[in-house]
Amino acid sequence: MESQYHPEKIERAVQEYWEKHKSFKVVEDPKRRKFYCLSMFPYPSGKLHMGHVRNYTIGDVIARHQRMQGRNVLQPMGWDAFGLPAENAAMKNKVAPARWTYDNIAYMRKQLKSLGFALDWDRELATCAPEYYRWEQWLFTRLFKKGVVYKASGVVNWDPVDQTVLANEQVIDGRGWRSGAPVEKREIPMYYFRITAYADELLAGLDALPEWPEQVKTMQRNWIGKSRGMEVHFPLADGGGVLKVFTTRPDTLMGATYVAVAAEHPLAARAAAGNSRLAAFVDECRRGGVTEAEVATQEKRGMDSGLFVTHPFTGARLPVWVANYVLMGYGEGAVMAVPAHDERDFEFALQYKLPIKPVIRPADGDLPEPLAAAYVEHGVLFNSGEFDGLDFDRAFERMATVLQDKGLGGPRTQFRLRDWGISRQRYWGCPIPIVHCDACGDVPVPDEQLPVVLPEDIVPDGAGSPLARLPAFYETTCPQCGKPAKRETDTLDTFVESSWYYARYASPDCTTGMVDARADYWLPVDQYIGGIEHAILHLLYARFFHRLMRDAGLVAGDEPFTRLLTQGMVLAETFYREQSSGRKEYFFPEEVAIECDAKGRTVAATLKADGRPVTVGGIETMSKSKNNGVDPQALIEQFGADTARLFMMFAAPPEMSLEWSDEAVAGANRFLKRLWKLTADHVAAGLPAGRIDPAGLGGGLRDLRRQLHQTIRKVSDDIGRRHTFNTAIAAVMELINALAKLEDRTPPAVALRHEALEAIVLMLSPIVPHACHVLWNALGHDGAVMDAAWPQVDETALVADALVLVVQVNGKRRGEISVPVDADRAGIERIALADANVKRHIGDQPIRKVIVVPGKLINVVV
RNA sequence: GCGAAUGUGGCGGAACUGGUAGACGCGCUGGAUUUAGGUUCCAGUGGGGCAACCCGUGGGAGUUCGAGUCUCCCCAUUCGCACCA
Repeated sequence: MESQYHPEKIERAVQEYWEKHKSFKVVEDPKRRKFYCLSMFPYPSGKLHMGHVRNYTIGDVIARHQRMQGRNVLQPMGWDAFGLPAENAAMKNKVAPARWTYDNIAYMRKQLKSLGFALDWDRELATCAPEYYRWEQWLFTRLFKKGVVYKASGVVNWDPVDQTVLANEQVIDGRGWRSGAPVEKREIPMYYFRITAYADELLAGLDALPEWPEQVKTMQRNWIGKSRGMEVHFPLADGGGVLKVFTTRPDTLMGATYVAVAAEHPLAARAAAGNSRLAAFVDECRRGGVTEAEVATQEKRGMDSGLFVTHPFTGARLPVWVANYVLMGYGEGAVMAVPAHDERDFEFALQYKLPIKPVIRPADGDLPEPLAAAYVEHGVLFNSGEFDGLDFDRAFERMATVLQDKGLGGPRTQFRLRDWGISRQRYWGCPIPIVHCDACGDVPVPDEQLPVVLPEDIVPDGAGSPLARLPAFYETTCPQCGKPAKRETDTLDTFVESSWYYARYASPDCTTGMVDARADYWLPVDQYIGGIEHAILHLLYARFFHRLMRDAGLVAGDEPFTRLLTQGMVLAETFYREQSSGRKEYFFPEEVAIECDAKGRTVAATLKADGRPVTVGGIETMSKSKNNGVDPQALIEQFGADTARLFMMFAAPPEMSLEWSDEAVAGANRFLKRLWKLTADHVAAGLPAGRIDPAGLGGGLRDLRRQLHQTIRKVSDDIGRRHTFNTAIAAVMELINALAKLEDRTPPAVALRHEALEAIVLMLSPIVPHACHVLWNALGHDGAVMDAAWPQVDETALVADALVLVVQVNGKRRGEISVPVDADRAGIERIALADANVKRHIGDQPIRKVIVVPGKLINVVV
C-alpha cells in the first residue's frame, strides 16, 4: 500500500470497484432478513447542499452497518421532482421546468455517486415521470369514487394585480412577491382528501411507534388536536335558525356574554347585507394572507353585527360580533365568548367594553375583584344558577343532559386537523385526473386513459396556470357520455407524490399497479431519516397514504416507517452590515478577515475589501440569502468524500443542529491521515504470522486489548442502537491514540496491533467506506470490507482485576481508591475511610451514612 | 399567537439509568523537526488561588447524601403552523 493518504485516487478506484461488482444492487431474498433504510428524497434544486450530505451520510452509515450484520439491505434514491422552484427558474431563465429539473437530476446524481453512498440506482425514480404519477392518478380516481376525495371551496392567497393564486412562501409582509400588491383571501373550488376520517386512527397509531422520537409524536398529537367538548346551539333572536358553536369549556356556558363569528361565516354575510359599515369590516378582514401564524398574531378586531342570539339556558339576549380572531377553519367558525375564563375573549371584551361575568372560581378560594386577567383553570361553578357548586366533569355531564333535553346541542369530539386541500393552480405538478362534463358533472378519468400526461415543453410566465390556456390539454370528451368536456387544469399538491414514494421503491418498474408483491417483502421501512422540519406534514400525510393503500388492498400493515430519525439543521456563521434602509447586506466568509485574541476568541471582523468592520451575525441555518452556505462539491474536491462524511458524523449527534467549521473539517482529514499512516507502518513492518493468543499477553498489552474490546462494545451500541455516531468516532480516536503510543514490536504486540487495526477498519467502514476498503485489503483480506462481518466483543478480554472508585465526603470529590473487583461493601468502605485526604475531611465529625454505588463511587455523609 | 425542542470551556460537543462535569476534536500557548511557510511530533489548556481549596452546565427557586440530568417560574435561540420542500 501507499504510505501517503491520497483520497482522490482511492475514492475513484473504490467507486469503480463498486460499480464493476454492482456492490449496491439488491434483490428480494425470502431466506434473508431484510432491512429497508430510507433517507428522504431530495427536491432537485440544482446541486446538493450540506443538509443533503448530512441526511444521506446518516442513512448510508446505518445501511452499511446493517449490511455487516448480515441483513439484506435496501437503500434507494429518487427525486421529489415536481414543485414551485422549477416554475420560478423557468420564468427567470426562460427554460421549461421539465428540462431544468432533468438537468438538475443528472448533476445531483453525479454528486451523490461521488460521495460513495451504497444506493441501489436501479430503483431510482422521479415523481415527474408519467410511469410514476400515473399510479397516483389511478389511486385518486378510486378515492374519488369512494368519497375519500371530495370537492369543496377553500381559501387561498390572491394577488389582485397578477390575478393569480400565491403560495404562502410567495407572500412577503402581506404582499405579493412579484407585484408588491397587498394580498387578499379568496375562495375557490378545490379537491380535498378526507384525512379527518382517519384522524382517530392516525392519533391512536402513534402509540404503536415506540421507535419514533417522542417530540415528533407529541407534535403530531397536538396537530391532530382531538378534543372532547360540547356543541351548543344559540337560537337567533329574530327566529332565523340557530348559531352553532363548539366549546371545550361547557362549564363556563353561564358566563357567555356575547358570541363571535368569523368574517367568512354566513351569518356575517347576512348581517353585512344591510349594513355598509359591517360590510366594509368584513371586506377588510379579507386583507392579508391565510397562514395561521399571520391570523393569530394580527391585532384583535371586531364589530357588532347588530344581530342577537338567545342564551340556551337563560334566554338572555347576547350580541353577535364579527371578529378576526375566530377561525373559519376550526369547529363551526363561531365561538361563545366567555371573557372571564378565556384570554382572547377577555382581551376582546376589554377593548370593546363588553360585559365580563365570572362563573368559575378556584376550589379553595375566590377570584380577585375585579378580574385582572382571565381565570382559565378548571374550578367550581358559581353565578350559574342550578349548576352552582359543580366541578368541571359534573358540570359537563349536567350541561350535556340539559342541552340534549332542549334539543340545543350535546357532547361532541372535535379535531383541529382539517381535510387536506390538494388542488394547486400550477403547471409543474401531477394533473388531477378529472373531466368536467356539463351533463355528467365531475367524471374521473378511466384507467385505460391514464396517465393524464403533463405536456413538458411549456415555459410558464407567472400569470396563472399555463394549462388553463392550453386547449390541446383541456379540450376533451366526457368518458361517460362522449360529449365535449373540459379537463381539470389544476395539479396535485406535491406532498401527494412524496406520500407514497417509499412504497414504489419496492417495485419501481411495476407496470401493472402502484406496487406488486415485492412490497410485501420490503415494507415497512425499517429506518427513515430526514429533517425535523418534516415532523408534521410530510410524515402525517405518508402515514395517511399508507392507510389509503392498505384499504385499497395494496400494502399490509398500518404504518409506513418503523423507526424514525429526525436530523438537525446545518448552520454556519454569518457576517453582515446593516444598511441605512435597515436591510442587512451579507458577506461570504472568504470576504471577511477575523481577529482573535490570545485565547482564540473572535474579537472583531473586517471586510477584506475595505478594511472596515462588519457585524458577526452569529450562527444561522445555511441559506443562499445569507451567503453562508458551504458547497459540498468544494469540500469533496479539497479533502475527499470520506473527510466530508467523517466530519458530518463527528461534529454533532444527528438530531442536533450541526455547526460548520473549516478548521474542524481539516481535523477530520488529519485523523484519516493518521489512521492511514498507522496502518501503513504496521503493514510495512510485516503482518503477523498467526492469530493473536490472548493468554500470552503481558499486563500492558492486556490493558490495551481490554480497551480494544470495550471500544468494540461501545461503538456497536453507539452505531446500532443509539445512533450517536459522534461518540462512536471519539471512542475509536481514543483507541487509535492508545495504539499509536504502543512502541512494542514483539510478536504478541504485532498480533494485538493487527487485531486492533482490523476492528478499527471494520468499525469505521460505514462512515469512511473508501479508505477502509483499501485498508482492509492492505491488512491481508480479499474481497470488500462492506461484505465483511461486524467485529465481535471478546467478553474474556473485558475482565479486569482492579477497579478505581471515587470517594466523596458530603458529595464532594475527595479521593480515588483502587479496590479488587471482588471486594465486598465492608471492604470497600474500609479502604475508602483509610484514605488520607478522606480522613482529613471527615476529621472528628461523626459519620451519619456511607453510600456505596457499585463500580462507581462511595459517598461519606458526616 | 399556538405547538415542539435546544441552551455545558475560546468553539463543536461528552457525561446513556440522579453518582468523578468538560471524553474526543478544533482553536490557543510553549517546545522539537524544517532554509522559511506548511506538515508532523511532544507538553499545557474551564475560572480564581503559591497552595490547601473555592467557584462553575442560560437566570432564579426547590427536591436529594449527591442535580448538567428531576420539579416549578423566567430568558434567549431554533423548527413547524396546513400552497416552500
